[in-house]
Amino acid sequence: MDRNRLPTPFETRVYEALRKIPRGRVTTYRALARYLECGSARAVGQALKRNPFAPEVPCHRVVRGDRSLGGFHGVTQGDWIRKKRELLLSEGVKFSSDGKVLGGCCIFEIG
DNA sequence: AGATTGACTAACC
DNA sequence: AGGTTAGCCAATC
Repeated sequence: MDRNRLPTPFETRVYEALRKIPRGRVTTYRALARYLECGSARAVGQALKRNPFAPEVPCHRVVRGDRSLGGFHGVTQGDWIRKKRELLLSEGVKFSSDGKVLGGCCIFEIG
């Protein structure tokens, strides 16, 4: 990924919010959008999809409203998603048999 | 500068 | 219950 491209102001805000998510907790694109007063979960997704700093910035702790994983490195299934699940598992996040995130949402919102 | 594009969602069929 | 539509908004083409 382009770690050299300068983050936009919006991206910077997204990353700052992400930094507040504790280990083992997750949040949703929607919750982040609300927190940033952005009003669009998609815009947040856009910022994350180009996140040059994964997983230094814990963008893997962001899942969809329906608790499915969403995406990682711009893809919605495949190796990266597998990696995302592993990262979350290693932080103690539990999954249901149909691949949805179980517990811990974070301060931003539960849904 | 205008159109297109998404790591999204809620609302409808 | 599962597919489609319509809004959303920043970044990119």
